[in-house]
Amino acid sequence: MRRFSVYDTMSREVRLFVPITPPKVGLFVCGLTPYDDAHVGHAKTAVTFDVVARALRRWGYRVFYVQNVTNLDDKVIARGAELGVDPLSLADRHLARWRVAMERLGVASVNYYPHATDYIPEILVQIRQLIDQGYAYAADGSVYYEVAKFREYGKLSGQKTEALRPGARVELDKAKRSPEDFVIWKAATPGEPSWESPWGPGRPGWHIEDTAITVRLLGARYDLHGAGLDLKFPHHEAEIALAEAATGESPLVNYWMHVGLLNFKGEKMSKSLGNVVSLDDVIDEVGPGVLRFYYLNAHYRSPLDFDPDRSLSEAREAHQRLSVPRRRLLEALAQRGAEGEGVELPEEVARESAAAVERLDAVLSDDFNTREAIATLFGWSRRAGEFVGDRAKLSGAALSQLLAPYQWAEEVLGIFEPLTPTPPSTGADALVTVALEARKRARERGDFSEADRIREALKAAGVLVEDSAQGTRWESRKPRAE
RNA sequence: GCCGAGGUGGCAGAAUGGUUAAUGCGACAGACUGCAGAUCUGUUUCUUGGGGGUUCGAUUCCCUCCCUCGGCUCCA
Repeated sequence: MRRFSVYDTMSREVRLFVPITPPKVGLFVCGLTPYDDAHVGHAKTAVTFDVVARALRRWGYRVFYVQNVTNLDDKVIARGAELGVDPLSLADRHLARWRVAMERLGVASVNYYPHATDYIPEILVQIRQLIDQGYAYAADGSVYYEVAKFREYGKLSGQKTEALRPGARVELDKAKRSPEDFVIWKAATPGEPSWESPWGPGRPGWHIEDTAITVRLLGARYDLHGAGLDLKFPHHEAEIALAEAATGESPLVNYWMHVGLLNFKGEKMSKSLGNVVSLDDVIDEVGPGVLRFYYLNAHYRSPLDFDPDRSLSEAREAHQRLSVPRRRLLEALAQRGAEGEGVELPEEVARESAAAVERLDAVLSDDFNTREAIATLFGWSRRAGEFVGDRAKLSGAALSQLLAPYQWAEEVLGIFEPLTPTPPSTGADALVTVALEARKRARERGDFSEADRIREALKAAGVLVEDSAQGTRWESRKPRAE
């Protein structure tokens, strides 16, 4: 197991990570409330923790990664009512889309996506414990958590409940003993989904599903909890208050990771401002690799500003610097075979390849500095680039050495799309071949205007032609980059 | 008002108590090419928001002021 450090929000410092039961690591990330389509901000968090999980697994940890789904809450119900559909099936539908987007983005690291409504028994048990231990009270068919009873409330965020300004967004609810109390069991409203309980029919409040789920799946104490920065207060504060009061164990979580939010031109991305950028649209436009690159090109804790006119095109250009040499080398390796004979790399370069991979692991193990990893990859690309031109002469072993840092990036960062195996030849391919043969003859007889005309015509048809010392290659290029 | 994050070159965005403050984008020039593309090489710009302090030395630590963003019970 490689040692690594993480910035822990609770202690406000970068700390060496020590699992409770090595090599196991329990990782919980606050997931989606699927009442609407996902936007690029949601995926930033998902990709961040995907990289965390990938890295830990590479380093020998056995990660159990749980991401919950709040498939029933006020927003889901409100949206369902608006559209005249059952809230739970509305949530299912959006969740299915999210899962597809995650698959496209290469986020396969999550072991389990528990749904809030599948943990009603656990939630009721926890509510019972809280009432028995004097942390919660029932009133008017609902149950509330009494924040004042939990002395350490605020220890994560530094917020003090006395500072809560009355009237801001505090729920006005007469049944509450104090404005900062929050509902953990909400009395049923006719027409809305509800479950029986000792306090009458109702449904879970927001925060308690997470603690019911994590206590059940990860235990009363677990290693790592992640989420977007916006959930730090009050949600995570509430999680701590609920779980630590219910189980009597502390701390609930050893390391808290919070991801900087994605802004839109300096402002928060939100429905009400009308500046949300659809995740699916962006994946369609630039492809998953470029989007992941864009996220990972900054430190996960920094806020990242999304500018529709610049961010993605810049990321695409920069991404090419890595993906193009990688693809060339992979193609050469496929032709030559891993055992193929040929020119070997100078010993110094072979050593540099291994050193680059080691450096990649090293920078990532310092609070997941993906930006530094990408800088390292650029450095390697420049070095490897010296040999890319001669790739046809290199041995399989040499090509593999040149590829090693890129493979690391594929494994841990996931910023490359898999190299599509040569697709079966189609009629269109045959036509391109014919056109290129004509172009080749034109070039041979020095008729460059004809050659350029063919190249332009192909380009207009979405076929990109490039000449090189190794001959002419082409690829079909839709608006999306690779 | 309270809590938190941050202010680094034309832009994006790292890092460090101490040689020339990464990397990428952009721009310019060169190599290669019939041209283009891709690739390589070189050049280009910041003394790190203002002020004060600690130190032999700070962009990095401390204080203060200004500004931006987020949170303050919807939010990844």
